Amino acid sequence: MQRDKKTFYQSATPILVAVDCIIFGFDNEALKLLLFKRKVEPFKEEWSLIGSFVEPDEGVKAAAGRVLRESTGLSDIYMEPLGYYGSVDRDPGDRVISQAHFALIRLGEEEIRMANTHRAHWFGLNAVPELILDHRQMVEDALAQLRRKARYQPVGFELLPEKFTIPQLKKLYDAIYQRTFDRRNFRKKILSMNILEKLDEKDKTSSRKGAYLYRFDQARYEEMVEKGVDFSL
Amino acid sequence: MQRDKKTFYQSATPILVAVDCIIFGFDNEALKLLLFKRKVEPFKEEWSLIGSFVEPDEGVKAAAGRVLRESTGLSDIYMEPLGYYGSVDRDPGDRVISQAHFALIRLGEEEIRMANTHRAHWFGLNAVPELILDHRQMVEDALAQLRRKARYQPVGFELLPEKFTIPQLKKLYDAIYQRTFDRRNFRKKILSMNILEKLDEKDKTSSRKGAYLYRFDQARYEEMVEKGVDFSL
DNA sequence: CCAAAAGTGTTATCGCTACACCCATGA
DNA sequence: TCATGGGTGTAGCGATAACACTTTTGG
Repeated sequence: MQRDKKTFYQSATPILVAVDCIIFGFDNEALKLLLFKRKVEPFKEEWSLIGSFVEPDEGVKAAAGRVLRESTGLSDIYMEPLGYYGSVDRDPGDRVISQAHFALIRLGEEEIRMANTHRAHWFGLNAVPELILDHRQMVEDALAQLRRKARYQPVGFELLPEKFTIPQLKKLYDAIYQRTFDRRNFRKKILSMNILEKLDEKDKTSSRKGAYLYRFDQARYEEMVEKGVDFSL
Repeated sequence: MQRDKKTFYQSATPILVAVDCIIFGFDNEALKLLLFKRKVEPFKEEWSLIGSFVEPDEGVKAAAGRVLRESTGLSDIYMEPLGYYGSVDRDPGDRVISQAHFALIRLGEEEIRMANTHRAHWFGLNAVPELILDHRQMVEDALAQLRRKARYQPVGFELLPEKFTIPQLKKLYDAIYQRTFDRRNFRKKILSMNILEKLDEKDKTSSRKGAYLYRFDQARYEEMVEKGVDFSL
């Protein structure tokens, strides 16, 4: 499919391009990072982010989507590009330019069990093992971006199930920013944004009284963005 | 140099990788964008961002630096990665993944004249001509990033000469955000950040009274970042 | 002496922070 | 009935926004 295009750019040299995914999850307590035992040399059997080379007839974004699908079994995961890692010597296996992406996953019991079967494991952020190449750097950059991003966009919701409680959401933000927000102020701020829809159900798994479940209101959020919202906590 | 590494990743297919630069400048009135008449087919002679292929023994960032140097003659330009543009069919000349970067330049008379000689031209943001490929999209994304970034980092200073006045700085922010900030509040906010060093000189080019010149205090800014600053206007 | 831009101060309002009490419920 | 987490209200403070007057100086 590419062949008939090769009339231009003859003098340029192609380079291997990979996508790597920093996959975060939240288990109601802490942020987790999904890592894999690498299957190929060099660094076979060491802990690594999941990645793949970009195919010639595949968009970069599509490649990242494919990697996520293949590694988690899930197909509509929130994902966004993080940046390139492009030094000449970053991979001793060859000159490879990596496009890092970060992804956010709603963690249920199944996801955790599933992952732990195939050479994959969810690590708490304070227990991340040594990683190959510049993957440690990628993880740090992804975390920084998640924090930055969560300030002005409701990305956090991607880490929660469809229905969630305010205390649950607060715990997530506590985990992301490694601090403890004030219950009352957090609630006030979040509700004042008008992007949550209160449901009639309660979740009683974590208290006798039960907490109301909410749903993220995508439509209302888009409206807000139009008008220019400030989303900082 | 690469040959002896090629023991791994045999099955992967290399792809052409380019860097493209969105170069902004400020002429004390409006934000300008530097564009070039393309020298190669396809789309020869059409307006385009400046770019180049990444060489096999060259880091991606280095490639962007080289492009900036070659196209402007300047070597320490502020530049940061914007993102990749990686769809399969974005360039009819071949499958090319582009790494977009945006750069900020201090515009003096010379820069403007210089540019206008070699097939290059500074365009006002409202007068940008039709661009090849997805370059229009890149420009829009870069502008969005500039606005986002200028909120929490003093990136605007890169667009001004070393010594500048507060009214000048305000004009720049007016241009970036396409609105008119209040003179007094702007001054108060900027000065309260403590990142400007007041000089004894005045600039009299734009008023009889003259405005004090200031210098950006990099060191003090770094301190602020440590403590976690809010930089929003 | 006047036009034109630079510089300064005050007030009202809004949003954030800190903080204490009541509520619902299962054991 | 009590322990536990969920839900609500308020007062103080700091930051922002709106706004008007004085200063300087070349012509």
